[in-house]
Amino acid sequence: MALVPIFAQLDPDERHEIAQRARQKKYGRNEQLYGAGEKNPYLMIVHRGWVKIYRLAESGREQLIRVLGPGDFIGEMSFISASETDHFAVTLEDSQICSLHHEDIRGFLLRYPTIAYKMLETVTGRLEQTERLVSSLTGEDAERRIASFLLELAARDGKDTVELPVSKKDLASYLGTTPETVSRRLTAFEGKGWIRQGAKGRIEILDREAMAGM
Amino acid sequence: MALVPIFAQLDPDERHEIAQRARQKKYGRNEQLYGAGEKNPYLMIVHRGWVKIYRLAESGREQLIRVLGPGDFIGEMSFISASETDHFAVTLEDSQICSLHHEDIRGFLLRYPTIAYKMLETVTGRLEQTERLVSSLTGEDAERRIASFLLELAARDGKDTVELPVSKKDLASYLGTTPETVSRRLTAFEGKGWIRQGAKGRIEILDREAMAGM
DNA sequence: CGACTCGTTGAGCAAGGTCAAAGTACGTGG
DNA sequence: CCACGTACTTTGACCTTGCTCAACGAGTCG
Repeated sequence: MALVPIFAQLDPDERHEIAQRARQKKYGRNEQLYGAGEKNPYLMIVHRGWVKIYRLAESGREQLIRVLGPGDFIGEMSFISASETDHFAVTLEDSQICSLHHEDIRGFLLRYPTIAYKMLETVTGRLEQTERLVSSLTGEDAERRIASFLLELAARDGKDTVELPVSKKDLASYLGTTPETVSRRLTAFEGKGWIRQGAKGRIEILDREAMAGM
Repeated sequence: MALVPIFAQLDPDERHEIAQRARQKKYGRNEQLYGAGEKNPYLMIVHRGWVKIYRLAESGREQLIRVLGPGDFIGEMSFISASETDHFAVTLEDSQICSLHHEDIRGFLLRYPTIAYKMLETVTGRLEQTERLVSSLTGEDAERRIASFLLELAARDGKDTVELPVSKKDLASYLGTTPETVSRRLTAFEGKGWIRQGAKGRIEILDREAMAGM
């Protein structure tokens, strides 16, 4: 509980109060938390595991929106608009999720401003990231988007070997392209000696400079 | 002041306190509020007029991010990250802008939870809209994006004649396409009898059904 | 062990980006 | 108030990116 960023600055008593209204639940791999068309009147916080959020286009195409890790939350949309969601939340691994009903959260937000402040920080950061994605979708070609994604992932983890958080199929949808193109570009990068592909979505970046400056 | 949504629920005394720390300024048309590389430690609220927010790609391409009208605000990014902005804010018309320094805003946010709550609502809504834009950029072709944009604009204003808030050049960058394509598609729509184009970016929608169902 | 999903590679094609040029609206300064 | 210059818009022609369809191989779950 103390590890959840939005509650980090509360004192133990206050955290206890919130914990009492929270509902913990364990999920298996590939289990759906909620789907489009349902109402999800809960703020859901990931304690353990990974959850992917995606939308389904009419064409049936899966559009990956975001991947949640420990400490991340989802469901802040609906306690604003209170309408049905238009996306899906599915676990990627065995996960543990903590849910708070909107009624409760609203009260906590008004009572403990640090929570609202932290949530505002998080949502703002998410907005910034999404706006950067928009920029790259409109301004860069597929090759550069893929390269940028790898570099960003490597920079965030501070490592040269990155592990794709999702399948290449999902990654392709996130980057606004197709699995075929992702596969082709990565093979091309490998041919130029920029990266080396391992098993299980593991990619070692050999030449940052070249990739960044292409 | 009472018209600014994020301060709407405060009582007059509280609003007065905030107004005392605010700085009003008038801007002419096409005047820059701030640019990329600068720090903008202010929450800027539009009182009157219109402001466009855009990013400049290395190619020199202008990427329109958002248009602010009365009651909208910008600058919530930097009081989180406190780093330099990577975008530009320029007035489209004569405008009146109210600025609050981040130091002050932070205090107000923690003191008056309704402000934080309202801002969270706004930013969440903005995030939702941006995520929908991402979906349309990755899932729909240029023609449908343009049609959807017109329909959405018409739906929001509840009118059949919409007025483009920005130039077609800027609109093209927002929709992830080029001015040429926007021009061509609109001409095609006109040819099919779906719309009629007037002067000054005025467009009359003649056949919603056909456009929505294409 | 079999069925299914995911990943890779190939070939063809179309959407739309690019370049070019002409026309139009608009703001500015004389 | 008019004339000029600048930026935006439109139209045309061409060409590239990357999407689509298809087939095959590989890994994975039940």
